[in-house]
Amino acid sequence: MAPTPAQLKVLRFLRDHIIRRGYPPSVREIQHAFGFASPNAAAKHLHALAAQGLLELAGRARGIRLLGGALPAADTLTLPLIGKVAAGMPILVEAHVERNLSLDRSLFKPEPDYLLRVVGDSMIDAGILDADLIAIRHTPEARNGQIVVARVDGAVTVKVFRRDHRGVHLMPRNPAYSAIEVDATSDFAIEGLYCGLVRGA
Amino acid sequence: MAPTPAQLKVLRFLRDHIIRRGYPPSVREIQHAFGFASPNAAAKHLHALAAQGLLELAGRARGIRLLGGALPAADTLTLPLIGKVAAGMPILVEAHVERNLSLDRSLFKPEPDYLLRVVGDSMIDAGILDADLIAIRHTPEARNGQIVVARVDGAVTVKVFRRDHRGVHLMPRNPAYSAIEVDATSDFAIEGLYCGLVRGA
DNA sequence: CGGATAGGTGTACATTTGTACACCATGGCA
DNA sequence: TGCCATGGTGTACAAATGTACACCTATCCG
Repeated sequence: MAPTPAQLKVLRFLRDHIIRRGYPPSVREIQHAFGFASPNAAAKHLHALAAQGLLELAGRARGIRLLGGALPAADTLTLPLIGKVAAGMPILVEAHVERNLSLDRSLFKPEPDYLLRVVGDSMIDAGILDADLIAIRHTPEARNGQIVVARVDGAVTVKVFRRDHRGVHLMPRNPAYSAIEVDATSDFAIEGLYCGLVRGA
Repeated sequence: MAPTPAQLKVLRFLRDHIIRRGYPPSVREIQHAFGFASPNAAAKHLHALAAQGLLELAGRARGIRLLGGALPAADTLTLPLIGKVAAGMPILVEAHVERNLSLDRSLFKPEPDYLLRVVGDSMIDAGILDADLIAIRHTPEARNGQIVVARVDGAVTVKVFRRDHRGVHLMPRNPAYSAIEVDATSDFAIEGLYCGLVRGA
């Protein structure tokens, strides 16, 4: 399913606009650039291009992101490295960002949203050591056996997730530690899913 | 008139957002990323940065354009991932390259030259598991206690390097394995130095 | 002391913006 | 002939968005 000539013209306009202005055009700006009488004409072209995987639409103002045969180095992720997380605050906040690291997009699956520095050796049998950086996908859902970042009573921890009829258990992978049992009185939330790790020597 | 630390943090956030999402953030997205209670706090930072010539504001939705020392590509290495190494051949040849991966330059120290896929679990107590990718600096020198990639009689192996008055010992980090003793009759060479590892989940 | 500057709160408002819905025209194709 | 994708018109609306105004706090400095 290749882009039609009309769609290609829109794609070139997008690339041009982003290079020259620094931000994507709005739907109506595309409309006027091409002389359309309706914003819908431009919107349809955008959605057609999105359906072909040539760009992503965020649904927000100017939420256009070119992919693949497009603008910048497309195959690297830029992930924020989260440092100390203040109790009660969501993890994904600029205030926590220590630095940003570039990593190949194809490295982790699913695609992670941030990196977290591991503290402690409770996951040592999973090959996750103290001071390792783990790549985390921000999501509140997990299946049994997956490694998750969870928040229990304000503290952030990395454990194997397990849920059964008695409740949620956060299992370490180190015989020296015991499981965290989450009961109804605990403030509990899954922060994200483990996608892989990076370790500098 | 140099940007203040707070303004620098905003600038880094902008650059990062543009790289990762493909379009600039809105004023309110900046506000929420930093935990401000008012969109005005973010807007003021933007206008302060604009007054310093570090960016341009178009007055439209996400109308932020970085100037000068802003957008450029992150500092990334492109490392070849070495697949199966044929006996007798040097590691660093084109024929062995499976693919190339981009990784942040600041991640590993010293700077590695290639990636190697680990086979086996002889280094499990060092947190190096089967199928991990390890970053290797190509060098023939090593000090005691360092993790090295070595070639013994044609076979490539990852072990802890130790040299004493009796000769060279290649120590596993797994009690189930025993050390490789290198004597004068062996064909032995240090291929490189372990710099870190990457693991996809 | 007094004043300027950086950084921030709180509220309000006119535009901008993405999208939804209904409808029309053309051309390829089975 | 009927069908469907492409490309387009016209209208409407809730949400997102930049900005203006008033006011607060702390720090630095002459």
